[in-house]
Amino acid sequence: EAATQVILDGMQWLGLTADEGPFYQTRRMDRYREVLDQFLADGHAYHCYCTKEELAEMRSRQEAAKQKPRYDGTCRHGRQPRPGVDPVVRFKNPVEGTVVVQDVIHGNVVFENTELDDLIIARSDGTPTYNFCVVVDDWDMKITHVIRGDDHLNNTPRQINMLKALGASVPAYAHVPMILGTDGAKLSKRHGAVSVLQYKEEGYLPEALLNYLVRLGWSHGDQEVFSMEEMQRLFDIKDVNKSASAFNPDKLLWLNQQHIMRATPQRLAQYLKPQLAALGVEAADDAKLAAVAKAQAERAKTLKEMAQNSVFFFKDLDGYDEKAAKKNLTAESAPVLAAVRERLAAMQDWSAAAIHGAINEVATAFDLGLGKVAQPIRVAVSGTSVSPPIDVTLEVLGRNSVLERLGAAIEVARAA
RNA sequence: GCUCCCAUCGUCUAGAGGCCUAGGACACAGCCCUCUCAAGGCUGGUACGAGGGUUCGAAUCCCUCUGGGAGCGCCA
Repeated sequence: EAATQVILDGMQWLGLTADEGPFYQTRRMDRYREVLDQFLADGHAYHCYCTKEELAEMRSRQEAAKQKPRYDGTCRHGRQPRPGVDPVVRFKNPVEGTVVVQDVIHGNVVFENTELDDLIIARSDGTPTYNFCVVVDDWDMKITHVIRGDDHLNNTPRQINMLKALGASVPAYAHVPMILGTDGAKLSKRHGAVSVLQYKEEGYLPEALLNYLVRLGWSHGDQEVFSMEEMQRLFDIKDVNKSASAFNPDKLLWLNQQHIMRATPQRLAQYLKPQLAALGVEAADDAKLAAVAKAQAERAKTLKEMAQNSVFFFKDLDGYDEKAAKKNLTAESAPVLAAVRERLAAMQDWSAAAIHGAINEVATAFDLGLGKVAQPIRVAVSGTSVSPPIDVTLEVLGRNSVLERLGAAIEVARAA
């Protein structure tokens, strides 16, 4: 239950919505049983009484002889039921000829039927197996395109044979290349594979993840950044490459930033809010949230990072970064900060432009470069040496907080 | 082992015989811009796995090898 919910939630977050379903194979058992009986009745399948032990022995014999392990067909031509053995059901695969998988990506892939054996389609307890269930599903649901990882290419000829036995039409197949880990090795649970929801938690935008994924094995000229709309309009499964690709977290990060810069502040605010909440910061003011998001957009690779760097906008400072304070909150900067505070306190129009003007005037009055003035202010209001442009930072922070924090910083600077 | 798939910078890719002294992007380095950090701009290095063919000409077509991946379950 929990596992399926993760998949469903992940799809929803990515905006990959379905027209119908989901369908559960566990609820279609009667139908599979029906087709199984049909196969048995018309001779496309048979009961196999070979035991697991016998099969294991056969397998090790074949492996020792450097052969491909496969069922030898002992029960294929009829065998008396054996007491104490619950039979499995095997599909009677054609013994000669070839199966051609007409793949949208790989072209025609030819398999010899002699390479295929009679696969088990129902276990000894009567339950159907995966390769059989999907065939029945594809048939019943009139599937036109089967798009999946190319690790399934080898399963396809068996499925086509079953489809043909059913008299069903064969869908178009597209076997897309796999995504490998950073080191080119297969992605596995303990090696880089994570739930898509983990990217949500880490502050990625769904369109960024999708954009990254869509460019793996596919391209459109030199374009790197695609909006959701562009992806839908431009992507065509026929243009997908055949070769596997390695996952590159750096590029995903870059793309995420690109999409953050392109997103509206309102939408960023919606994602930023829970990220701040995770840091224990309550941000109730949506307008302020959007203003912060706008100011931080081009300096955050993830929403999580943005939240971390934006805490000071919403919460009182609990101290200064030591190095930053030592360098900027000094006896020399104290009068400068005081002058800035005085001017800001007297300002009518609390806007970035007006703030910028005021700071410039102070810099001129003290015959200092802008940096010598801005940096102490930055430390005073943010506690660190990094923030959005100082005028924007002060505007968003609001007059009360700014004056209060400047006051506190002046005390510290004087004492230095 | 057998069968199938794949093969251009470290990575993602462009390239469908001459436009390729191989283009773009991420990352990296340097410079510019600059109130910090970024963003942005400019510059730089690094690739057609190897060997045979075909052709006037091959990254592009063919073959072999090599390398990587997948499948070969009473798993999905």
